Amino acid sequence: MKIYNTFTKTKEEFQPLNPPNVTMYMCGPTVYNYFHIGNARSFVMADIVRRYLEYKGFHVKFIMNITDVDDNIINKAFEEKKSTIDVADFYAEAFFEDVKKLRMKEANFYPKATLHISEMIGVIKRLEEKGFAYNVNGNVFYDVSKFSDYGKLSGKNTNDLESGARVDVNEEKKNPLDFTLWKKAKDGEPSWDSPWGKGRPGWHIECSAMSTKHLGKSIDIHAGGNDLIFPHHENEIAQSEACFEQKFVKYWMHFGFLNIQNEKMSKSLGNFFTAREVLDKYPAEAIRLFFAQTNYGGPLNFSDELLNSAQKGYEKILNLAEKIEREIKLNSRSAVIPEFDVKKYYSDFEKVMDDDFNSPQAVAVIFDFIRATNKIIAENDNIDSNFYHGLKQFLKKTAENVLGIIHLDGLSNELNPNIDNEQIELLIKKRDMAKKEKDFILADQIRTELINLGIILQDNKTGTTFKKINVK
RNA sequence: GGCGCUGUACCCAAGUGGCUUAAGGGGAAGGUCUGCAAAACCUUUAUUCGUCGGUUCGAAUCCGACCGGCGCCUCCA
Repeated sequence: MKIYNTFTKTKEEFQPLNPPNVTMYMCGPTVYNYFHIGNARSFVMADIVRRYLEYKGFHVKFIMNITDVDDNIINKAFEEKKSTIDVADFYAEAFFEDVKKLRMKEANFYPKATLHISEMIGVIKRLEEKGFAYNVNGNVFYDVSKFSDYGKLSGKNTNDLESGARVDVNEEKKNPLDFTLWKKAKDGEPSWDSPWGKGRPGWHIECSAMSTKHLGKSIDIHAGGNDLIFPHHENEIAQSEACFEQKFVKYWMHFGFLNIQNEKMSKSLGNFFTAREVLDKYPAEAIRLFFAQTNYGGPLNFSDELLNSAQKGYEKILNLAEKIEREIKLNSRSAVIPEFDVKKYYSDFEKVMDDDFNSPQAVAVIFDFIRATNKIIAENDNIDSNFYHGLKQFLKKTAENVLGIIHLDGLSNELNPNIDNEQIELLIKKRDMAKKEKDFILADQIRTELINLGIILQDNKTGTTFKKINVK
């Protein structure tokens, strides 16, 4: 399988360092706010990458860090007159909730920066000993001029950077590109003891320290949004490779932005929707389908119109899944087992996903599968249940376990608690009677009544079925 | 200024030299089924891939120029 590596700007054959193990690090949130739907795009796409690697049989160790100390958190705590710990805990909790709602598979571990201070100090100390860091009055900086490969990930050279450098006049830095490893504490800020006095870690150092501690000095995949390429990931390379003298990351993966009207969604621009607001309006599966329908690397616009269109697509998958579920419950034995080559769909799915996780084409395979199976179902009466088991397996393994665009468990959902299934069945019986007596006015009344409760009736050859729609 | 991404139907979007005289989703139009619906299925909806040149037996795909849109270089997925 192939994977696009930002470092080489080419698709490369994926060969993990220690197969079948794969180590994967994803830059997680800074917990000073709810994360927005643009962040969610990166998280979900990383989730799909991870799940596909697992589908392929790799043993993936997936880690996502939580930045729980930084300027934004301190500012937020000040604004809300809370402690930084309370702010960080609150939003970390919210992060876990939202990520779960997005149906992301849980990471193997979510390391927190504040629980790895000593590891970070260790890395900084070593950098200082090796001459890559310098201390000015308790602020420790990384000396970019000492790392000759600086800029190799982002394709920047230090001369260009300096000439185009925007502000950040810091008298203490030798060079404007130097970045903070350890930040001297100001009054009232959270701080830890260190060889350079009380202070707190810079942002970049946490990923170097935590990635190394939990995944090793060299890892297979390090992922994050495009905006992290420079300076964040560039700085991580500078730190880790100067410190440990070995290649930090084999494959760098970066995700495109979610835009609003062609502009990057970002917290600083204020043009964002939080993931939880969007999750209140649309099912996670529809959101994931929306993301999966575009290649992960490019930009993607966000709008209600686009989300609605994805939701329609999701309902198409859902309709088939529900049909399958009903048929499996009926457990009918018959001689009718239609010819159908499920294997072809598995191999198509793998073929496109093997090509740098081409999820849009994977989604297309799923929809091809849906059309083909719907056709068979429409053209055959009384199909043996075993046929449906095969279909379910396919959806389970691909659409659910890898893409997460359907959730097969508990499909006869409980979205609307205002009415229970027995009441619905009773009304359906009443309507059937009315239909038999050609009292279509009453029959339609019942149907309308149910629609208002979020219940859609469908008259099929075998009888009337219903489904509950999400009345969000 | 440097580095990078991007321009494909009404909308979203895949495809990066012949398998594609261009996937898939949404929308629209017509049809089948149905008491009517819903769901589902069938048909139609780009001889064309920002523009202009070039390379090639052959290009949306390679090269050049030009015109748009976006991002990073400052915290940001």
